[in-house]
Amino acid sequence: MISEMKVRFWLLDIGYTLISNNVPRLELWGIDESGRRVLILDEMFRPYFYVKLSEDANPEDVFLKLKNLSKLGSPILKVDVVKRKYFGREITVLRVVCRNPRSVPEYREDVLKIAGVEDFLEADIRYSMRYLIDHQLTPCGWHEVEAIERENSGNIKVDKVYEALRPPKPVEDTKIPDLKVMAFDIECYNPRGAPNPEKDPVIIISVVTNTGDKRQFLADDHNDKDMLKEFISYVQEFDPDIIVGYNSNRFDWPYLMERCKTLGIKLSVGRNFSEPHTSTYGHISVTGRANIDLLDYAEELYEVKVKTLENVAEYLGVMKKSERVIINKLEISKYWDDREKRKTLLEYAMADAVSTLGIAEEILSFVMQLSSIVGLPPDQVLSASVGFRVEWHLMRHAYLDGELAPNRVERKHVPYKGGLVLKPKMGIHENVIVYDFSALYPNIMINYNVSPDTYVPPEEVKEGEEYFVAPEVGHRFRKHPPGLYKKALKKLLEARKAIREEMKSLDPESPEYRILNSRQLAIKVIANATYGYAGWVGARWYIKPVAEATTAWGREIIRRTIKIAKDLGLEVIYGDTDSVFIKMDSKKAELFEQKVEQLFGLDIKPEKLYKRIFFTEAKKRYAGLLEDGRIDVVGLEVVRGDWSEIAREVQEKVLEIILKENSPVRAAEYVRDVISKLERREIPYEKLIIWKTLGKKLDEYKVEAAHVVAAKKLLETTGFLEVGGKIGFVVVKGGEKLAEKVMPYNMATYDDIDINYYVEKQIIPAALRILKAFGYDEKSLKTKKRQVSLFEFMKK
DNA sequence: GCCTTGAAGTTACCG
DNA sequence: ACCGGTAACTTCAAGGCG
Repeated sequence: MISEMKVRFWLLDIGYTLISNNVPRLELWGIDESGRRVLILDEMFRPYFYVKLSEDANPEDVFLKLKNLSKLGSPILKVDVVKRKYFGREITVLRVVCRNPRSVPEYREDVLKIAGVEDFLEADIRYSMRYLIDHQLTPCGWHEVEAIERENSGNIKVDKVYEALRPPKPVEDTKIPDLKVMAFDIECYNPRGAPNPEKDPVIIISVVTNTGDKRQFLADDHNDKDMLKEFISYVQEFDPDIIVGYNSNRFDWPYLMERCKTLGIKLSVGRNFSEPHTSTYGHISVTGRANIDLLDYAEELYEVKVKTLENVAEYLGVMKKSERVIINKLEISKYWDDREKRKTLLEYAMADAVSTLGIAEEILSFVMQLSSIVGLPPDQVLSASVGFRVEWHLMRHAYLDGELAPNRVERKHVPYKGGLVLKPKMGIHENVIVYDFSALYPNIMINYNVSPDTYVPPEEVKEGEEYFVAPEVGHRFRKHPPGLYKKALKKLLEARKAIREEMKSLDPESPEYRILNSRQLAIKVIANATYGYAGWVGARWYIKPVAEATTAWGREIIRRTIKIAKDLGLEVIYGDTDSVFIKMDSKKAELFEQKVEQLFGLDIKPEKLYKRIFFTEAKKRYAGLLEDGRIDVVGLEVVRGDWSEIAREVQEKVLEIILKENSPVRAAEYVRDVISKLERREIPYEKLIIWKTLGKKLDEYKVEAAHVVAAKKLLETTGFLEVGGKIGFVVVKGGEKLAEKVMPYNMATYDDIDINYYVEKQIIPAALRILKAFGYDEKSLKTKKRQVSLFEFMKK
């Protein structure tokens, strides 16, 4: 008996297949309210794109010619003349509906040859994304669909299969179903450095699940065929909703895929028993599951400088480095071949999988919220760059408005002015309050309706229309109606405000609170990135004046804010883009806040109070002591990943002594002490490593930079480069230029180290950055012993 | 030919 | 493959000097 029913489901993954006759069928993979895994099929939706006509074209003529393009097999099903908006203006376009999603790229080219056709639009939006947007479905959100149950032929790994009778509709609900998460990590035999899947077996696959399962699949010495099969069976048996790995999109999955191909094994881990495949934004897609690479998340953790799994796990409080085994990647083969050492290797491999699951448990909530706001499935949202995330978010708003998305075009990069930065008043200041505008750029875009579809170029200015006119640059924006950016941002900021309000009544330990907190953070990320998107030449909705006007208003606002403070007799010590640092004066503070808020209609908040704060003569570099005793360090070497740890540590300690004890003398003594310790080689070797990102291919560099030389040596001897493109090197004796004195850190010993370099180019500059303001110079920081020896050296 | 100087290349930070 | 503003270091080549 076939009966119609309503199914509520939470959307995890989406895909499509072509069934008979090139008809596409959407596959929505989800979880229903009872926790059943479900697949919903929808055969009703057809791909389409738009045709934009030239000014003088007759829609009917084009319409007829278009119909003639239709090819057998993958025909054009329908052409409609419809009204849409393009950059805020009404236009008439043709909507071309096809049968096969894959024929869209072909038809869009054919269409260009017709007279009267100016361009195609929205012809590069993937079919499944089109479906989500048009029906307002959100990944990681709940929906309801009227459907009939279909028989599961057994080759699909779900509890129920349904066929949709009508498109699903979104349902408001914030809860997250219980998801099965599997973390995995592979180790490969690598006797020659980088392993090669055509030769080198996978020796260990470690798996940890959020249901408490922990196991390892091991090769039989160098034969991995059986263990790979066992792993595949295990995945199907455990049947995870989410698979997480670390660097798995670029290493584990591609290696497994290649390896299985070599061995003639089908890596059928999908819910339809398909194999993983490379998909958009370089992620690996596993049908019916969300495969997430946690390294993509780690890339955005700027506090973690070297993004190894161990470092990220430690930073997130998942696993301390001191409490786990760490072995050198290059020695994996040795550990494997040695019966005793193999135990250690297994422990190491398991620690990796355990940390991977731990990281996932910390961040998945955020990933799911980001996914639902942006509208990209959870397996894509992290691998998509910030620009694309913002763009997908805007696409949803545009669709609701009938606004067509412009094509992606190549443009020349033309720079424009950004935020205003004040020169700081050098030295120590007491009781400094930092005010900043919350969400300055988003609010500017809202208040002045700054948007691609409200921008009016000078030649299009009309009498009687009302405009906001940007200071300095003079760009105009229509006051009405609200533009795309304004609508999108307003919704984000209002939602965030409401969420933060709701959070106040919840227990911070509760799951509800954590979900809401992730959501408000995800909203903040997208709102803050929208200005950056507006100034990105690669953006669909790029219009330079939009970005340029936003920063111009920003500069004007901050300038006038400074003036208000000064007029009230407040001392302004520093400011950067949306902040002002003011010498505290509680009598005038309230008046200041009132005046600013009244004048601009923006919130200005006292964000921080520094008991003591130190500024160098340079912008964007300072350190301040907060009331609770913590020290904020901004921009200085302490927070830079490309200085040795010893230099950073010395500077941090110097700042602490200066800010807490107010004693430059003691700080200088401390510096001399560290220098003499280093001369006695009492500083751990690890603290001498300097890490730098390898930003491009080795042969693209125009100068022989130190880390490039180190990278070349690394490549020659080991055959691979470290995770995240970071090269760790030390400076050794011999040679004139720095580039002649570098060695990958694991290819040198303490005896090779050029102590002098670390004293003069690392420790002293870092310390002097602070101590110079107190009258110290290079000589006064060196140990007595060194001054003499250096003097004698000069005499020779 | 040697030394000084400044431009260019490079990275990583701030908001 | 989000923006501009900024600091700081190293390399490299031009320019000055003799």
